[in-house]
Amino acid sequence: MKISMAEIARQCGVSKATVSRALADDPRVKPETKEYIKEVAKRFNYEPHPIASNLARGRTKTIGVVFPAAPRTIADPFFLEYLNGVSSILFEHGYSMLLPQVSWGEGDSTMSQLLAPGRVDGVVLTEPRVDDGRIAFLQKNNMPFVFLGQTNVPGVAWVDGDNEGGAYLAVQELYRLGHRRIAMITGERGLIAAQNRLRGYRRALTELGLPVNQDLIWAGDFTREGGYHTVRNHLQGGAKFPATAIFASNDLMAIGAIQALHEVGLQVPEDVSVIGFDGIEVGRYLSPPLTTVQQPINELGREVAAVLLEQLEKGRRKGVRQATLPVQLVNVGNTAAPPKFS
Amino acid sequence: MKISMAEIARQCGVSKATVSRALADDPRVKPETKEYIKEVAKRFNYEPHPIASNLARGRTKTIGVVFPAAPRTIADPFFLEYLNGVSSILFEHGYSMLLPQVSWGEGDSTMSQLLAPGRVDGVVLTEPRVDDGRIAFLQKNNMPFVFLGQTNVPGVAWVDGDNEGGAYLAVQELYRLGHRRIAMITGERGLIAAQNRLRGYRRALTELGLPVNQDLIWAGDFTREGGYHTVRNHLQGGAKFPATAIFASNDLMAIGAIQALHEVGLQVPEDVSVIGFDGIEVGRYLSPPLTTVQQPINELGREVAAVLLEQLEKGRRKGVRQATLPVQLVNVGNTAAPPKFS
DNA sequence: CTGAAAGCGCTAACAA
DNA sequence: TTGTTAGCGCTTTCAG
Repeated sequence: MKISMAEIARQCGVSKATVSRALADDPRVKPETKEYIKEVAKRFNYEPHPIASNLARGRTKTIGVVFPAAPRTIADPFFLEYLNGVSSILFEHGYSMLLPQVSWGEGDSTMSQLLAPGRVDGVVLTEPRVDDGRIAFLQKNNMPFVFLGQTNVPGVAWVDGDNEGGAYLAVQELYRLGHRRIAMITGERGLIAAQNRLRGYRRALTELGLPVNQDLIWAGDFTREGGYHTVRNHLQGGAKFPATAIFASNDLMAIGAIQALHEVGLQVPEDVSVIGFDGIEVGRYLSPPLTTVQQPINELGREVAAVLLEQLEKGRRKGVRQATLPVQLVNVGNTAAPPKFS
Repeated sequence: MKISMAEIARQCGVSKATVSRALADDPRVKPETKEYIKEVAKRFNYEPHPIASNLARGRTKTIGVVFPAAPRTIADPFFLEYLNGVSSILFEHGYSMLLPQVSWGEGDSTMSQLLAPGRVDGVVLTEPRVDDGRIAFLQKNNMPFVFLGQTNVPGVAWVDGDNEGGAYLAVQELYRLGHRRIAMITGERGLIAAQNRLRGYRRALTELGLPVNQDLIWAGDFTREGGYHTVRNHLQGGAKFPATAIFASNDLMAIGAIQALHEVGLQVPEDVSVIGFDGIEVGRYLSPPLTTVQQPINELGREVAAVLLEQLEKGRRKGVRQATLPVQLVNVGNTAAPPKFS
């Protein structure tokens, strides 16, 4: 096997303890001794065995990253950009990521199975639901965690984009362009983010003096397929499309919606305007680029990781923090005045 | 802390060893005893501490997954779909994934730092280069590994799509449509996959009796930005665009190329045809959908993982396997006859 | 400033 | 079939 600390200790004529301290830069080791030990370690190309080290101090230097549940996948563009942010901060601090196979809904076991005993020091979760059962579970196990997404349970750390404000912005913009029949495709029911975006939509309509028409609130699930099918359903039967604009709760659904519109010969934005939410990179590849409410996705990931590390380092419950990051409307590819105005 | 094996042992009135065996379904434990121990463990909600277990047996049940080097990122769509495949197989077999912060080129240290001492049981790598230094490094450390992508070092396990064949297909198709000036955007120099795709391009041209024109071979780097800039460069100065069709070595570059063409008012496929490579999901979101050489991306990931696990289970060097998976041309959104033919 | 010794929680000979 | 005894490789009191 590899060389061990005991071996280094013998080479240096000191005890394992001293080697351990020297390598950890413990100030209680005489500088020269420390110098010497480090040099020998380098010469032997020695590095402490992390598993053993972690076992001894009861930590792992690993963070579990839970990804969105079906029907979303790990390959969801939003999740990936976010993951990028999370990983960069984690790695800067010497942590690794563990991506467990967790599908919520199969009972706590799935989660405990991978996260419970000494696998990870903390957990990063996404998409809190209303009264999310995972919260109690993690708290019970005394496991530090942070959500990407506002929770409705107090005392929980989370980081989120301004969902309500973003939706509000989007509707305002569509109104400004002259739209009066603005449909909304919602996110998966039960997710707090979906609810907040819906709230923003409602509030904007109300403030603008428009009726909140249930027939224009369409159920989606945050997937492209969901956006596609929802719009297809409302295109059935040859009736006139009931809206001049669509606000989709995320970009993937906006993309699906646009596909569905194209398939029946409706042009975007000439016939129907579409605004998404998130600002995933893929949206910029489209022609025209997707109009969307841009979240600072990468930054959200970095912030989530930072908040978790704060908890780990400043000792539990000390750094429990909540943060809402601003969003903004970008691009103008898929919006225009409604047909009757042009 | 959590309950330990010693505790369970005491509760059952047996030794830790027996508990350990019972939980591992060792046949040398009397059925009733085993039954009883398992029951008690369940009652106490006990699960063995994996770190300790791993330390004791000198393994980790974790696989390191190295992702592509800069300028590609962990959020590269191809990589993520592939990762999805890898993870599904790994998890089925009880392994976790460790995504280390490795950037090749900073010396072996970056890699050894995270993979060397008891961190992982095996490693999955992507994008082998010509004479990839990582191979010798891993072999020296006696670490099982598999590459996503053919290597030019014999005796190394790898799984790959048919790069040369796919490129060949793409060029054939463009020729069939009437194109004679077919440009190619290459992948990052030094990557074997990039070379093989280039070889397929060359072979197709040669067999078709077309000259291999160096001016039509443009250097790319597998990123969208790379594809974009390469095409922009060839659009400088108002001269006529030198090709009627572009074969991009991957989809991301194809997407970038299309953007660049659009920016100067060239239509795809009316003015220029474009074919990509990979078949990432994002390509299907475009309108029209990206024409591409479809690789079985998810399957590649599953296969890579399977090959590695074979090595781990059948004992080293026993299951070293190499596999090339078939690819196929899909979609027809971005190809058409060249302008002069229509 | 340094060393001895006791674990961290589990596994694996080796005995019994 | 079960228990005893050493570790796995490192950290960390507690003495000195």
